[in-house]
Amino acid sequence: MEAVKKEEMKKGPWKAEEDEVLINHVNRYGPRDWSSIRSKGLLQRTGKSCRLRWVNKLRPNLKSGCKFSAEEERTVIELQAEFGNKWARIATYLPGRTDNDVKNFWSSRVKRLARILHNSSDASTSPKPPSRRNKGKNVKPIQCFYPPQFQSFGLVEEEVTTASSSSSKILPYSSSDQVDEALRLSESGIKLEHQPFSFGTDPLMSEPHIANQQATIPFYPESRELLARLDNPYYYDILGPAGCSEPLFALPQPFFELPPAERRCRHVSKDDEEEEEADVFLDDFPADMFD
DNA sequence: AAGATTAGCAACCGCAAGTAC
DNA sequence: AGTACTTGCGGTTGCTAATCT
Repeated sequence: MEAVKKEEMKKGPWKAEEDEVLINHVNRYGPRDWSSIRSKGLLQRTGKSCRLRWVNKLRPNLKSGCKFSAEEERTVIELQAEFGNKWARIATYLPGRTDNDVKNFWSSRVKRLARILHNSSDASTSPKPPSRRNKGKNVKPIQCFYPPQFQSFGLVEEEVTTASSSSSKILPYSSSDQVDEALRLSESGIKLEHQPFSFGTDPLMSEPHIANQQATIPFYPESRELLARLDNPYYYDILGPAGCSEPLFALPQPFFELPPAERRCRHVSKDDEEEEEADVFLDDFPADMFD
């Protein structure tokens, strides 16, 4: 009997007809009573599945298929530092974004960082080509795509500008790139919050863990040595427990509390110097970053 | 052209809190 | 007060498209 019930329960991708049924139900009864959709025989989906589909895909005003803007990225980074992995809460600050969107965005960046750090450890012993995905790829060069706090999460491609030439080329994301990033990070005067690394002694357990985060970032001893060569006083502030500096940016308010015009990131600077830094930071975003 | 790799996304699962009875 | 059910959240998994060798 139970087995029959499970067989009847549909899983997997939603069809347009199912979406239509779900939308009709919501239009009629509102976004609630999800379980009744099945009990009425409208859909062979669980209430949870129906709710998820509505929240993540069918709800009006969703920015589906639209990449995170620079401002959205910055908001996520700032809020993650403040709230931790409270994706639903973070999503309330991002109109049109769901907790799933934010979660996916964050995890993809974490994965990228993990790969970069892993590659850097390999590169410290023997040079390794960049990821296949990016090697030789004709990627539009960008500079400081991510806010300083997030730069450790990794530009895979970076514009290389010399004094004599402004031409750019794509380089593999080498260990020296990370050193540059770490330097930029420290030069910006911004320290990462709530993301201390710790190092185990067991080689198999040598991956440190980012506090307050489920994801495990492989950070090999070689990588640490590499960065230690920076001889930079901020190095351990970047990767270790931060002194929790004042944030350069005030967080936007939850979008349901403020009209759109007021939902901008505002600089909260303790003094002119910090404000200037913040402006410089904003200038790092290329104009065409924003759709 | 085929296979391998990666990132992004959609959906599922387990758990916890809230609610109704 | 206890139980069952519903809802919401966060973590995880699996699929697909894009890209590279």
